[in-house]
Amino acid sequence: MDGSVLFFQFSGKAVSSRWRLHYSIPMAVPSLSTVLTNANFTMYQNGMTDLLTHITSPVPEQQYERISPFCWTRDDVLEWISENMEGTNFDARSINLAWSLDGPSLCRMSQADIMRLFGPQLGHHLYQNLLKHKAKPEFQSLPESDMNENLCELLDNFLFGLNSEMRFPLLSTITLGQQNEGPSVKKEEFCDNDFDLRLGLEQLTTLSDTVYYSENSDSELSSSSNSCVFSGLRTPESTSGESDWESYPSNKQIKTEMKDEEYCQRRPRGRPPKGSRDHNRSFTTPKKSKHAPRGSHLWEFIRDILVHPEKNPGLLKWEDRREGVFKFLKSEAVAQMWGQRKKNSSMTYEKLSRAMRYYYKRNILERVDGRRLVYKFGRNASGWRLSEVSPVM
DNA sequence: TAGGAATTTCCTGATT
DNA sequence: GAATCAGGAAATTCCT
Repeated sequence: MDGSVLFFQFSGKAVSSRWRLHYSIPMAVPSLSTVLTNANFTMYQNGMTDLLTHITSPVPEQQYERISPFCWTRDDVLEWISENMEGTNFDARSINLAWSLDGPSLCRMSQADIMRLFGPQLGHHLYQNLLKHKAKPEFQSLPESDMNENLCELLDNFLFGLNSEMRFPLLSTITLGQQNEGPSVKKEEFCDNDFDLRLGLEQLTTLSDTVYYSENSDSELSSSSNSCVFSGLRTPESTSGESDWESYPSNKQIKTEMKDEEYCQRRPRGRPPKGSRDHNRSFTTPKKSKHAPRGSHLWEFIRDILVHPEKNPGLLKWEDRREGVFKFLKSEAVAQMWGQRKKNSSMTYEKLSRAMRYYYKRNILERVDGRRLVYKFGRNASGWRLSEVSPVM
């Protein structure tokens, strides 16, 4: 599971939990079962849903489409960019610039910012598309009064049910936004390499310090059960018309601002980069991904880009579809995307290609001699053949 | 808890 | 000379 931050967004308020579950409560309050069903569906986005999607939906809806742009992760943003790049001459290398952009940051960007980053044509298109997403009725906020203790408690119970079978902490394990106190999170759960979680918690910390919603009409929310305390989430609407992209704390800043003991004590997977073999240093570097979730190996990542041309913005192409021969068109961009997937910003094509070469031994890939950037799926690779790929409706 | 799997990182040398 | 390829070695986390 891709642990990140859970933002249930309620009229600009957020509840956070350590695992990733982004969902906006629909406007007309909803039956809780609907909320939880959808939340559950979303939560399994990297696991069972992949499987279910393949089985039940020939044209899987993009994950980000079910989520308010304010809650998009970096993956969602990249996915959205990819979807909107079709038919444009957008240079995929720009992903290098945009890879760390998450939903809240994106939403804070002005049209000019977006056009500066993506160029006038694509930038305009993206901005317009973003407005559409933001305007979706299902992403409009609930009246605050609709979000009460009971719902919070029900959510907690729901999480408790999940927790009995899976190791997901309850909202109860995280206490955020206590007045006059910083967020209190069980350390062993907090230090779990969940960078996005830290980001979310840090945001909540900062916000609970600055925009704490305990006064006046919000008191009911913020003082509700100890299970979850709502702290304010600045929405783009609440900011000035100017983009505060610059002022928004960067990931790096957030990392730097974290206290050492709040940071993860684990090393990142893989050999530490040279110059960071000193434990103190390497341990305070908030990397990153752990073991890849099942079904998300590198070769599968590559395969999925190839078999879903609509998701392939000119990064890879088939050289010989029947033989499984393919070529990297934008090798570094693919590496960046893989790094994005693994939450490893230092991924390069050189490293990626080393991992690819390991597949030769396992017959997942075969060598294609004399051709640069060209690989071929081997007999142990599955899911790439036309006969294995379900037709897209 | 040990061992294996799957990378990740670094390195050197060869090739294009 | 830069980019890429090839593969050994070491290191790490996660899974069984």
